[in-house]
Amino acid sequence: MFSKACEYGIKASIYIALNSYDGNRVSLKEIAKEIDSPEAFTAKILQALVRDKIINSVKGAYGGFEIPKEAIASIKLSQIVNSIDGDSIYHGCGLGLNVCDENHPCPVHDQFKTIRNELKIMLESTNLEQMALDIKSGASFLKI
Amino acid sequence: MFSKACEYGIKASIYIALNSYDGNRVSLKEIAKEIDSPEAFTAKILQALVRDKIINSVKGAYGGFEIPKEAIASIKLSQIVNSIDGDSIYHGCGLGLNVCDENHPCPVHDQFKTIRNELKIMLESTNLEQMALDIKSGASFLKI
DNA sequence: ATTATTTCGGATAAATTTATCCTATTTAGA
DNA sequence: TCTAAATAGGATAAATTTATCCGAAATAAT
Ligand code: FES
Ligand code: FES
Repeated sequence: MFSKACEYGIKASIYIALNSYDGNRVSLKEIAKEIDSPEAFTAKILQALVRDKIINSVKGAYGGFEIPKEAIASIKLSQIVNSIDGDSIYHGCGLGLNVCDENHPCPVHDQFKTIRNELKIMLESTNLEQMALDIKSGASFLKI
Repeated sequence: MFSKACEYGIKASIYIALNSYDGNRVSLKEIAKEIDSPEAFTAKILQALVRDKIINSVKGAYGGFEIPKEAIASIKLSQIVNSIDGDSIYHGCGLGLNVCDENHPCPVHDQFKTIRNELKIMLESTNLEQMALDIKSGASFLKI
């Protein structure tokens, strides 16, 4: 469904949000450990998210990653997925036709469109705050 | 969503079904042309589907691929997807945790489970006959 | 029998995704 | 100012997926 990069990106963002909530900046090392991801690869993904202004980074000693408290609730899962995997998940044809076109549908178009749209709604209606709070309360987990 | 191999496999199966419906066996060459897929790669995928007994093959001159008429309506999209991409699409965690476990859910588990289940239902309730007839009637297309 | 056609299957190559390594740059604090 | 800690970014490697090539085996028709 999502690429590995996207999975790591989502989990990392949640972990950063969780800590930014408490005013703590977190390092790449800590993130990779807590979401159980390869450090250097995670670094690349975070770099991209920083470029896309989804998270902030601070270089140097005592640096790390953070998300402005007031932004946490406004960052949707869809933004992270879009940033990393692009938007083919919303518009692409399920059978790989060049374009998904209502007037030239593939054999699974009607059924697929429904699922794809629900996925879109799901990604657009889930934000970092909700997910971070679930981790905090122990209702959900980032690894194992 | 699906791998390229799976996309080709689905389209090829539909094209074979469509022709088997009319009593025509089709060659790899014809299939690859009609679904716009790389021939040798498609051959590998069809070989696998034959091994899984989803389609039949006949070697030699005038050989090709076919599906017994009476089987067409009973072959579900889910069988093809399972054969090629496995079943992680039904059971795997959306964020890549080792297992998707109700008692140890990832941050998107609740939302993801719903989508995943709808996808499963969709794949299980769509069969080759329906899709082949849509192609035949011009209601859907296999390429471009 | 011979030939042409076609799938099968192994080896290999190309492309993409995932992952690692190393150096440069930035920054806080001693 | 120097040092340690941290991200940035380029180069490279490993793994996986996608794709190609070629010879073997099977089969129908001549
Ligand atoms: S054309 Fe294939 S999903 Fe719309
Ligand atoms: S645990 Fe992640 S989808 Fe169920």
